[in-house]
Amino acid sequence: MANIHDVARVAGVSISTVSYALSGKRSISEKTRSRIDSAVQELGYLPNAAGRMLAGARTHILALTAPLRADTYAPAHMAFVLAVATAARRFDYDILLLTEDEATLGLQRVTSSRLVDGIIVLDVAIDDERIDVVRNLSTPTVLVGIPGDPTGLICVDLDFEAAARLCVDTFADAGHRAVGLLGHPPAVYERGSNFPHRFRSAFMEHAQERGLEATFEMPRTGPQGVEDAVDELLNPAAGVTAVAMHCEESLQIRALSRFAEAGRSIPDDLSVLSACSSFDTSSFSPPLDVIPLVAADSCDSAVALVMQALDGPLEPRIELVPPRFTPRGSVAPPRGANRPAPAP
Amino acid sequence: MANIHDVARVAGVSISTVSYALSGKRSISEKTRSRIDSAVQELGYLPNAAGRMLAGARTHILALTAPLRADTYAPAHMAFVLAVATAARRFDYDILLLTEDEATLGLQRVTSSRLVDGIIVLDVAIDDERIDVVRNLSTPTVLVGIPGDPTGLICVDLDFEAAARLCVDTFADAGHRAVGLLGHPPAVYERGSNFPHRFRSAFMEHAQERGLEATFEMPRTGPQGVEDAVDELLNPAAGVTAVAMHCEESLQIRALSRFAEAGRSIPDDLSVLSACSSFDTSSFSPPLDVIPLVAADSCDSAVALVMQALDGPLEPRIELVPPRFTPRGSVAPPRGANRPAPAP
DNA sequence: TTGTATGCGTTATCAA
DNA sequence: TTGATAACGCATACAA
Repeated sequence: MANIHDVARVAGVSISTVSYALSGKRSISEKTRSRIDSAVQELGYLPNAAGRMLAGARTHILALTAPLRADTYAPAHMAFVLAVATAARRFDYDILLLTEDEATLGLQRVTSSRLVDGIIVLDVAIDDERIDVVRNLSTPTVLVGIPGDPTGLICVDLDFEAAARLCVDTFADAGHRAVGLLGHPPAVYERGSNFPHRFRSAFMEHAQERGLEATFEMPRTGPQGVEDAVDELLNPAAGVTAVAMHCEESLQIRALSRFAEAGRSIPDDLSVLSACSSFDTSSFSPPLDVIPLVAADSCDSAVALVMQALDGPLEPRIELVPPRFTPRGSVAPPRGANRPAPAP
Repeated sequence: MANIHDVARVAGVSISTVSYALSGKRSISEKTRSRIDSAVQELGYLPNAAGRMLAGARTHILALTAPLRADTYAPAHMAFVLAVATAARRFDYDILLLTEDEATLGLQRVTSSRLVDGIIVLDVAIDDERIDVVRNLSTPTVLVGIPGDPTGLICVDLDFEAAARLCVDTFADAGHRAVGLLGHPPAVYERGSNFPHRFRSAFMEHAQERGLEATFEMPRTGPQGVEDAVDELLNPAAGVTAVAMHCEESLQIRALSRFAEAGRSIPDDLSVLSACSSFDTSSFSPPLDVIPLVAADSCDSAVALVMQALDGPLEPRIELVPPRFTPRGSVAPPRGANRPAPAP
């Protein structure tokens, strides 16, 4: 494996010239640069990682702590891990994976051994054991998700409140007067992340602000959980004509089946919106309007913030990623509505 | 951050003594060792990763290339990633994650920059672009999964053939004469890994060896795919009394519903076995007998093999992990059978 | 049993 | 614009 001395020899220059030519940190004559470039090509030279780490201030490695909890939805989780890795590569950074059982110890280990330059914390729980650790670390850290107490931390997350309001507004603007929210199973609200709460509260509050009747149901775990929850939502007494689903893929699919069984065709008898979904709702039947949870949006920001923090101290902050909206025709005015309700 | 000089100074010894005391590569007097230990404690010393990489022959990092393809089942994928990371930590190794778009270039990059000591290749496809790369690499590599041409490679995988035979034997020994296999969707057999083929072939062949009628069905993708496949399997003409399911979780769950809808209670009217499943079938209704796909089994072996390969050249080989079996009462003799059929 | 000295490959400082 | 050289922190061959 060629090293910088080999390149210098072949190019007929000194190693420092090679180093500077490659880093671009000082100007090099065109002639010298091209000689170095050909030598690099010829030898297939890549800087030795250890040497670079030791001499430079950077390891070019980011730690990614991504615990896989029992109630973690694996596909979404994977999407975030991948999005972080992809974003990091754009800055010439690699990702070192820390697992659940290494959550706190692993963070201390890779930081005090100076293995990593920064940390991305995924799947942040309300009361997360990793929070106290990273708060006391001098290593730049960005959380994807918001803990119960974000004091002193840099956090990035989808703006779930805005997403919820967007749901409500979409329904209200289409003329619906009574809307439903199919949420996650109860266990998800009892522990873990706080985004389910943020979404639900904002949904209910904004529904009130828009003068809508709103019903919230959680699917129980088990065979009939979703079906029962859907039946409650569709209870004729409530008169719900639009439902937002903020739960994982398999539950949304089951809910769609139940809507069909209940004789509600979409969007004529029922408007349906898939909220903060990390999966593809275009292949559902029918394809659903969706406010997608785009992993890349949050992760790009998170990595960019870590990179900023590497260059100098960064103020604690919470960066909320604005929601997007992809219409696919699963939301329509309710039956009998002549026109959309005016915005307030 | 304390370095080895600090520890040496506090302990009143030379840095080489500290280094040897920590690595255990030469004997140290009890007195000196304890002085060093307290100094390490007091200073919270951890060896600088870059220094260790540069001076030693080892980086203590393994590359993990784990592409997430469209037809990848994310939960299983995650389980393998985690299992590799956990196994690596036992050898004081960390995992560097290489993503799909970095598949080949990333491998070249991390090896020629000497960032990693070895490579674990996950989710190996029959015709995998990474194969040619790792074959030409001097970096120790172990594949989890078996490519079309495993020449010159070190591979680890569950013994899917043995698992299939175990299914057949379980059914045959219980007295069943006609058995079914619910496989993956067609797309899975058309591209990607070869384990679905290995399982199916062995299942069909061994059924013949045991004198059983065997029916194979693939669920089409789409709303009624699984249901149709199940209906085919349960076609009265075939007289199938036992079904093995070798497909992902959601499909197995839907199949269970369909069995119920068809009026087949488990195990009285139908014996069911979940084969090579990476998920928990104990919470299914009913809980299913399972031949689990234990990620840790394969990944522990894979990591151990890489570690061996680090110490010296290792012969190419295919290491097959024997299947396990967890009975839960979902397999029983067929209705009307007086006793299990004798083994041949 | 312990200490000294060298080298690992790079970056960065200083000098030219 | 370029070159010589001193760190960086550790492991290890060699000396004692």
